[in-house]
Amino acid sequence: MPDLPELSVAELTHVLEDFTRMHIRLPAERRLSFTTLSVLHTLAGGGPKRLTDLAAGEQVTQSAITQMVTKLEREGLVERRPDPSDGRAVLVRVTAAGAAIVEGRRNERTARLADLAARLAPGERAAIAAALPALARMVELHRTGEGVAGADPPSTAGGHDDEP
Amino acid sequence: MPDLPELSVAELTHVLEDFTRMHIRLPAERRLSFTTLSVLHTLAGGGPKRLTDLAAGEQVTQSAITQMVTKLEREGLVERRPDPSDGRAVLVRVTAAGAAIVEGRRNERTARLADLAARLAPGERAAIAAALPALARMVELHRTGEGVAGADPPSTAGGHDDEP
DNA sequence: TCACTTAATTAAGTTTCTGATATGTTCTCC
DNA sequence: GGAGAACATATCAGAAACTTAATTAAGTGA
Repeated sequence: MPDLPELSVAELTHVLEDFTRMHIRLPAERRLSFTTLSVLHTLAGGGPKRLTDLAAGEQVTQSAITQMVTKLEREGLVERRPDPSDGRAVLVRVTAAGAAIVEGRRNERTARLADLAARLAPGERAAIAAALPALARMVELHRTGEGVAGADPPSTAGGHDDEP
Repeated sequence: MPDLPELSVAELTHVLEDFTRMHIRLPAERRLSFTTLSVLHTLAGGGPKRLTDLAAGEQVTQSAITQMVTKLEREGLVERRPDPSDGRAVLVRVTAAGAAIVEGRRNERTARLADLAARLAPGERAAIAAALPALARMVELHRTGEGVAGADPPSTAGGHDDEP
């Protein structure tokens, strides 16, 4: 069999960091904060969630989530409803308007990537296509192997998230 | 010739979004804001830059960059020095301490990805390795084809960035 | 030389966080 | 079945990181 090239994880890290930066600075039509968009994304993709779960996922305090959901509710992007199985909890779900925002942003990203992909050689596109399942599996492994090293506490008081 | 699989840009978008979210919520040892880390990253990778250039790259106002650089300078992570070719401008460069932070975070990411990659099948790793050059070229195309649709104005007063 | 532009700073105000605390709900264990 | 621990959310004060607007200083050009 042919000697397959070994994967350079350092290069992979670099490339993914670059994509992260590309994705992050996507212009926002509405003035929604980073964490707000992340929460909408989470809700749109994974169904209703409690405030506590959202806080854990975003690595932000529960207080911040409460305040953010309150604001999003005023804007009609999410709904609060009692959790039938737990009287203490509240389930937050995205509204149609909220889902539309997430979808809109995804469409922008897809359009941008499609534009770039169109300028690649057919063989390059095929190579990326062939790698997609493996990349998706890495994400999946990450999700399932969560919380091993302990969830990290919220960062940067004043309300910002970290990146590159 | 064999019918190569067509690239699904939608799937690619999805996978990259997931990696973005993985990367972003990496725990920060030091309490540095999102934009701060992004600026350090930019400086560490591309050499000294003027405040204006940093502001354009981060899609944040010049004022915000001035304030951030002032803070970073107090902490010894960057240095300000006059631009020899333009008396109005200031060149910001990262210090060794600042570069160490960027490198440390990259190492954490690499370690995390290496852990995930180790759990893939050899064929999966090879598929990703084969796609890396094409992915890197997409990033390159993005960088060179910048500013086509006009740079977007800063968003989210109160100071937050946008993501998913 | 005088207006215009560009680069950086400063000041005031806004938004989104953290931290601490309060309130109501569920679980546990005697 | 009741007390107390644990949990889920809400509220409030203060801090951090932004924005806008105004200021200073340096290049550009007719």
